[in-house]
Formats: sequence, C-alpha cells, structure tokens
Amino acid sequence: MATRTDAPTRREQILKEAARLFAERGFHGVGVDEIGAAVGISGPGLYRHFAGKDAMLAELLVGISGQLLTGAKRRLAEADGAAAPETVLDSLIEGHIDFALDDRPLITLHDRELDRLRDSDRKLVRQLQRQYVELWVEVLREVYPELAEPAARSAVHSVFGLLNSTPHLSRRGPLPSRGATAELLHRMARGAFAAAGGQGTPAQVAREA
Amino acid sequence: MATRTDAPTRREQILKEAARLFAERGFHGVGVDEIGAAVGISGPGLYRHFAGKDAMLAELLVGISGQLLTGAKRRLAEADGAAAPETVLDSLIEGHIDFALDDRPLITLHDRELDRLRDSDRKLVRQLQRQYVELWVEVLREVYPELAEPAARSAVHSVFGLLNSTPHLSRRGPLPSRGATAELLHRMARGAFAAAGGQGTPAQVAREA
DNA sequence: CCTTCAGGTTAACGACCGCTAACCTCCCTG
DNA sequence: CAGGGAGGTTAGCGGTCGTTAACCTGAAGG
Repeated sequence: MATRTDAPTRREQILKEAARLFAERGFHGVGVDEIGAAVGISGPGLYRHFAGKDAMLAELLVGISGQLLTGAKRRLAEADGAAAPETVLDSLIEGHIDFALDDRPLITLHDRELDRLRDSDRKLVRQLQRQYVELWVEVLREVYPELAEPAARSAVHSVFGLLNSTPHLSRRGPLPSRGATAELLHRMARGAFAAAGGQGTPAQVAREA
Repeated sequence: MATRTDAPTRREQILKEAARLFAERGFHGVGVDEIGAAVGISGPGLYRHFAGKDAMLAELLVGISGQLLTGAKRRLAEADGAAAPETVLDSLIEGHIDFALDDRPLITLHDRELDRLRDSDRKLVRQLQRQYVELWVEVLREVYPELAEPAARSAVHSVFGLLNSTPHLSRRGPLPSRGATAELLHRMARGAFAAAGGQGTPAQVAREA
C-alpha cells in the first residue's frame, strides 16, 4: 500500500465530503444537492459517479469496516506468534486510536447509520465488524485467560465505545495535543481491559458459566 | 420521587415510542404516521399532544439531560462531604449505568440527534450536559488530584463512551445478566479512570488506599 | 476534422412528509 | 339535558428530496 501522493479523484472528494456531511447532520438530513455543492458540482452531477445516495453510504461503511479489519489483520500478522500477547493488544489499540483520531466522521458514521443500508450491504458490514471484534476477543483472552468469552466480547465493545468517543472531545477547546490524547486513550483502554480481565472483585464471571 | 404505579399517560406513551423509533431509524427516518401507529392512533392525532415532531425530540433530549443531571446532584447531596470521594464516584458510575441499561433508546438519542434541535433547545441541552460533565470532573479530581483538568474532562467523556456502549451489546445473544453486565461496566469504568489518573503506567490501584 | 465520451448542466417528475383544516364523537359538568 | 372541550378521524396542501431525461461542452484520438 504505497502512500498516496497524487491528487484525490473526484469520487474520493465526493466520498470525503459526504462522510463529513452525513456525520454532521445524519444520512437523511443531507440532500444530494448539498453533497454536490460541497465538491463544486451541483446535484444530479453526482450520478455520473455513484448509482445513488445509498451507494455512497454503502461504499463508506464497507470501506471503514474493511479498513479496520485489514489493518488489524496486518498488525496480527506482523507479530506472528513471536510477540507477547500484550504487545499485540497494544498494537490493536494503537491502530484503532489512529483511526478514531484521524477519521472522526467515519467513526461516527460507523455506528450510527448502519441501519440505513440495503440488506446485503448491511450484512457485509456486520460480518466485517464481527470478524474485527472476534479478532480482538482472541487476543484479549490470550492476555487474560481467566476472562470468559461473553465477558470478553462485552469488554471489547465497551472499549470501542471508549475509543470512539473522540468525536465528543473536540467540541470544547482544542484539548491536549494529538499525542497526549492518544496516550491517554491508550492507557484508559488498557486500564479498562485490566479491570475486566484481572478477575477482580469476585465471582460474578465464575457464576455464569 | 415516588415510584410510578399508575398507568402511563398518552403523552408518555408517545414519547416512549418516539424515542424507540428515533433511536432505531434516526429522527429524519421516522414519519409522524409511524409514531402515531405505534401508539394506536394515526398521524395527525399526535398534534393534540405535541406542537410538532421537533417538540417531541426536544422534550426527550431535555428530559434525558435533566434527569441525568438531577440524579447526579441528588447522589452528590446524599454523600454530602461525609463520604469518601471514591464512594461518590462509584455512586455516579452506578447511576449512569442504570440509565444506560434501562433506557437504551434514550442513551442512543442523547449523543446522536442533538443537532436536529432548534437553537434554543440545543443550547439548553448542551448546558445541562456540560453541568453533568463538570460535576463528574470535580469528583474525579478529588479522587485523583494529580489529574489535570483537561485530561479529566477527556477521561470523563471517554468513560461516557464506554458506559453508553450498551446499545451495541444487545445485538448478539442476550449476553450475561443485567447484574453481571452492570458490574463489568462498573469495574471497567473504574479501571479506565485509575489508568488515566494514576500518573504513569503502574502502581495506580495500590496507591489509593 | 469529425467523432466520441466523460462529466457536467437545468428542468421536471413522482413520492413522501410535516402539518393544517374540517369534521366527528364521547364524556364530563352545570 | 344542553354544551363544550378533549381527543380522535380523513382529506389535502405545500414543500422537499431522490432520481431521471434531455441537452451541452471540451478534450482526446484516429
């Protein structure tokens, strides 16, 4: 995957602006004329590049899910058995944080507009998301073997909620630098996992086997 | 606040169903006819109870924010100076978890449809939310005095993201019991705060006895 | 030089949606 | 028992939105 230096194609411009607008005002809250205006063309000109408004959302959501999953698989392959599970988990967390900080509109869309997709697209996205989650669950259970699988899955979803909170942060003041924010989020994610996994207070996980 | 035993009024029925539908398909994705149908009347009959579709959303969001803030203030008053800061923080977490588990549609709406409000309503909701956050920040900084204020605010937002992830949990299987889920979320929230507040990687739990 | 075609344009259609108007029907109350 | 308000109903208006149709244009290619 060579780093892109060439200018973005028109399709990419449209997708980027559509993502921003969808994240700001919701899928149904944005008209095609607005999306067109955001890239300098107007309204129906978009139909030279996309089959319809739905197709834009579909491509965005499939792209996000696929990108997250691909990145996670790559990180897992790089560590291939050699590295300690903690290191792999840290790598997953780092990748997710990068994504959450660099592509906030996409992160917002990702868990907000999924239900607006056609059935087939929605199934595809759900499948990619599920694979991503299961990948985290496996790594997490290597780090905390006492953790039961349902609890691990809940913990992963919860940490996603924590990491995906970045869109809510920016509203008030520029907040700490990107690096400091990333580090804080990373520490909190590890802390949350540790609290979930170090069979802590007692017994509630054991009870439900 | 006496526990309600009498039947819900029509207004309350409408609000409840509207919240569910808005959470499922988004504010713009739901028509007034659907909301009416959900409570057994049809379409324009709603206008006997609400000034418009916007008014329903506004009442929902203001209600949520107010309820969260009121509950937190009550919990803070109950502990009035006497209790240890850790206990107060636990109480806040418990209250938020109860809300997140019992009113999932509302939690979903709360950070999804805020921008669909009229300016005045949005300002009111934002103000209530801000007060709620600041209240958490104060308590958190009593527990972790080393924590700088911007970092504390970020940490609070992130933990809200963690706790508000409950809507994502239910999709696949009924998952652990409500009690077990609440306990897991509580531990993770404390763990995340501890990791944010104990400056440095380690030693954070041991120090705070 | 003619053709083709990618990538635009504006006009307009059909569907949907929020809301109002006009009307009906109980039930309560003086 | 009149009557009036609370809480419905259906019909329909006005606006918006996604999409299509028909047309235009500039650059590339034989």
